[in-house]
Amino acid sequence: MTELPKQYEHKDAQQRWAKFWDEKGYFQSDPQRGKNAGKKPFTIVIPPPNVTGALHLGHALNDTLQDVLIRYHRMRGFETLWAPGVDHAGIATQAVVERRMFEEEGKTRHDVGRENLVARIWAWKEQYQTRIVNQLKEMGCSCDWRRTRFTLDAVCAKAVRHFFFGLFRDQLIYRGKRLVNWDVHLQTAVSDDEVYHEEVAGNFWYINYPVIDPKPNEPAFVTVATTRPETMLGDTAVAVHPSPKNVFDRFETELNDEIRAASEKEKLELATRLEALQTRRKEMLGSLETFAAMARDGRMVMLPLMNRPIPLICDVWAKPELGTGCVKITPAHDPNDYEVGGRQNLPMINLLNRDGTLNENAGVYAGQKNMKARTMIVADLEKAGLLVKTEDRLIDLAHSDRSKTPIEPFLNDQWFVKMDTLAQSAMDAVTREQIKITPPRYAKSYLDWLGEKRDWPIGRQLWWGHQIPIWYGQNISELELQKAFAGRNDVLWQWDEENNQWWICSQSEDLAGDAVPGHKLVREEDVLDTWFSSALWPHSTLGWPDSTEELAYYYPTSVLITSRDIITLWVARMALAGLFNCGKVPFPQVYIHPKILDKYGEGMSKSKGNGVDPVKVIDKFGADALRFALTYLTTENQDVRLSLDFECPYCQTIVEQTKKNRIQPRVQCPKCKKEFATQWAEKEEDKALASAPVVGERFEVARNFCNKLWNAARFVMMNLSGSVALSQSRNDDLAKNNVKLLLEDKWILSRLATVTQQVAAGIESYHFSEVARTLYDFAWDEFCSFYVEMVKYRLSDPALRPAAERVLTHVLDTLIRLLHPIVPFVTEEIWSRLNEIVPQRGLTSPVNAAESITIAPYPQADTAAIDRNIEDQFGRFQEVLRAVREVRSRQNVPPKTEMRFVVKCDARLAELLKPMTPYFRSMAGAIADDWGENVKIPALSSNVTISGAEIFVDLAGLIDVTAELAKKSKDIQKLEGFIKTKEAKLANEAFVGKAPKDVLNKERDSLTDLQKQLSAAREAFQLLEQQAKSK
RNA sequence: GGGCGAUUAGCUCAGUUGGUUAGAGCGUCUGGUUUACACCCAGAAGGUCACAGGUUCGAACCCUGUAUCGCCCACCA
Repeated sequence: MTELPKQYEHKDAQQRWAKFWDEKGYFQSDPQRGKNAGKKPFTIVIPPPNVTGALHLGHALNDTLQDVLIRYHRMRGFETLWAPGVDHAGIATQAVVERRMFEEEGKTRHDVGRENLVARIWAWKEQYQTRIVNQLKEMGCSCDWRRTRFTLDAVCAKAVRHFFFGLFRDQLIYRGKRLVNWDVHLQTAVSDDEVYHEEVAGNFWYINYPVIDPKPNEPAFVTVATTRPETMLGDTAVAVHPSPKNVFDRFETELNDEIRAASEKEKLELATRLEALQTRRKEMLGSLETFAAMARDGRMVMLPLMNRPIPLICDVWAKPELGTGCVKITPAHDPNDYEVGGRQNLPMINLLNRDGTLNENAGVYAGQKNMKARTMIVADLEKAGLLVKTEDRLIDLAHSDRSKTPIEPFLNDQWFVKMDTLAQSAMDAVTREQIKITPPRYAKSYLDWLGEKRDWPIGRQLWWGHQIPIWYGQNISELELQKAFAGRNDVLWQWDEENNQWWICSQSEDLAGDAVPGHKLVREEDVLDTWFSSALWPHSTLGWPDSTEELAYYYPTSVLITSRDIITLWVARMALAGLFNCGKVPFPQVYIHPKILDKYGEGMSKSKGNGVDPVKVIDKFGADALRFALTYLTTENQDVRLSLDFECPYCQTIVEQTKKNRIQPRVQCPKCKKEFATQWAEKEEDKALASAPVVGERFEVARNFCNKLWNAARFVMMNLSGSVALSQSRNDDLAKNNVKLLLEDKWILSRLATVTQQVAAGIESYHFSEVARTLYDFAWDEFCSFYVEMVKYRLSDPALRPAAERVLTHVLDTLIRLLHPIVPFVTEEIWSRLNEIVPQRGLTSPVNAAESITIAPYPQADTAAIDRNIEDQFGRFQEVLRAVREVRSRQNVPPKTEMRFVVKCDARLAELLKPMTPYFRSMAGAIADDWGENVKIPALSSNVTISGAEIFVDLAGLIDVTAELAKKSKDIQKLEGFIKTKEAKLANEAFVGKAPKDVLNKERDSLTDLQKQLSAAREAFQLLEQQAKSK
């Protein structure tokens, strides 16, 4: 065996084992093999990361948890498949590539054309897919890399086509109008996510719309207010609330209620608001009522400048408490007006060209840019005497994140999926518990969102994505279609009444322009929403729609692990798509994990640039440390906050990560003034600099734990090698050898069994933090701090050695298998080295160890070993040990000075502790002189009182009585406090009468015990005082 | 505006159906070259469990309200 370094060297180990695992193909799953072996499958499909950029720690958490489950189940004997892949992320990826192209070459996508742009995005995708896969591999993710899928590859494309075709066949696809966020600069629609709001200085214009043929008692004008006067050209109505009085009444009642309930401080403000409301009511209610009546009467107003009569309508969208109480309705350019238009059957007049200029519907203003038109319109209104007034006002304006230009709401033709039945099926799956969401509170957002059953707009005005498989054909008779597609069931068509054309949907192949002889078919240019293909991920990756072996064996997958922000966009869609395509839910379990936040409490994201590359952490601390830290931090309901900083690669100074420097490709160290590279380094000159690791306390702790584990193993292996006893103890049955287990052996085996149970239960219920904590505490506090320490003494005693060796090896062997799913590399490293020394393992009937821990069996708890009594007994030993150590520390006794002590206790405890005498010597440097009721108390001693025992440490000549008295009186005070509380409790009749028997008895016992401790402590105190005096 | 979550030691967080004296890591302090580990060992100090009520024999935990913070969704002529 090669020499074991004092510190675990992660870099070398990771490289070696990653290669080994890959060559052995342990992570390759085979449905045939699984079936033949009668194994159940355990399957996870990775939430495919976007190819927009590299992974950050948020992904690292997601992937770590998946790998924990995967490795756990693999060891448990499941045929395990973790299917990896990446997502094309339509809008985001195209945006990244377009932006870069513009920055570097000053070109827009219109300059290079569709084909060229798509080629550039593919190149980008290749680059980042490679990087992402490498990141996953560095983390130790045990994916079946042969099955890596991309949402835009041929396999996924086929599934997308079939899904679309199925929806089309079932009449669930339709075409409608929808307002999109239009970026007039880039001439593209952008998603809501890519829109930010910014307050800009603007105006609020009040405009009079003349009433057509007003009756004598009626006003001549309706006044509306707007921040975007140019949209008036597209107005198709003016709305007023149907019953303004009710609205005012309701507001007044509410305000009065609030005032009654409010604090004095708030009352004033609320009263002011009430007054304003009442004033407004007085001034406006009359005219609003009149307008409402006129609206019901079907009256019209004249749209200024356009001279187009438009109706006055009643609609609840008009808020009596806002503006003039009347509102102009521009359905084609305002989301709310669009809805009003829908329910009131108003025409929708689109005013915009795609480049942001006004179109022919804008009359004389056609061809003008928006802002120019605004100025002209305001001037013309003023000229016509219809502009009542202009106010200055801050306007919250939507801007495109990408071009930083204001967004225009733009009415676009759009493909939709009818959600009614689909959404219902996905809701049922959760309410009927075919899908269980953990933690359960997230089921609510899932159900709420689906419950709205809003139709799903699936088209995107992009070039990067699955092009919608629809072709338009005009002037074609149905007979011609039937003839052209005779005998084919993969082509369907539908008549588009509105535009006098056919929609032809093709499932398997792209239709040629002349597929219908004598006619020209034109393909829909838009691509599908990214989520349309992501929705199929659990079954498309398994080969659907083909009836593959994989689909039959692995579907439904076992669990989906993801973050809460895509429960609706992704999880819900997968549920309904899985049900629609396969008739089964895609997964029976969904686990929602916390989010990773940065030091400012903000979620890590690519757009913010605050995402930290896991590789930067791995370089410094190792993959195991990264994984352990993340697992340790994954609790039920708290997001994971990570405070991270750079470490200067030259002088190791910690350089604080700030919002500013964390997105820079290079940063200067404030101490040594040298510049270092960060994860954002891309240019050659930046990459040439030394790269700074990212450091953080949580990772350090985890790294230390890995090292602790390494050293525990190192100790075991150093002692086992060359041992004479080994050959006898390792291969034979423990019982046959008549090897006797001591108290500490039974204790550690009992604890090991309990921990094994807890870990399995924790993993199966997704209590990751608990699992990590349980193992951390067991390994460090129990195995290392106690068992290993105690074994040291036994290893030098040939009689005691065999059992010690046997148990030591067994616990280590079990411990690393328990830990392997979380920290795969260090455990494999230990496993392989242990294999060299102890090829056969097991406490009672040794068997050959697997060649790799990845395929070793996961430990089963030896429940027979669990013994509460033994654990309690051992606990007493620990208490006494702690007491002795405390005295040494308090009395400043040098570590090498031997101490002597006696323990005053009952015979039972004495008998229990006596055999532990050697351990007090080896672990506390103290000799136990006597145990029992009648021990001889040393003349000068330091005393510690614990439950059921008093420890007297002989300190003749050494004792610092003052310190001792101070400590003792503090103890007494504390005990008195506890006793007082407890006495009060037990004097309380209600408690005595109502509390359960066992609680009551426990309280009584505890009081008795405390009282004993107190009197012992008082006695000791007096003794000390005497000693002090006599001295 | 609607929904969800959080508030526990200087910092970051545990605390599993309500039941003795509320825990850990880091940091701080004291003492250590204990032949596995200084990425370590032994010990100590440090908390009115955000606040106010309530339920209960008993509350960090359950209920109501307040304050502060965060997230999601909707909306802002």
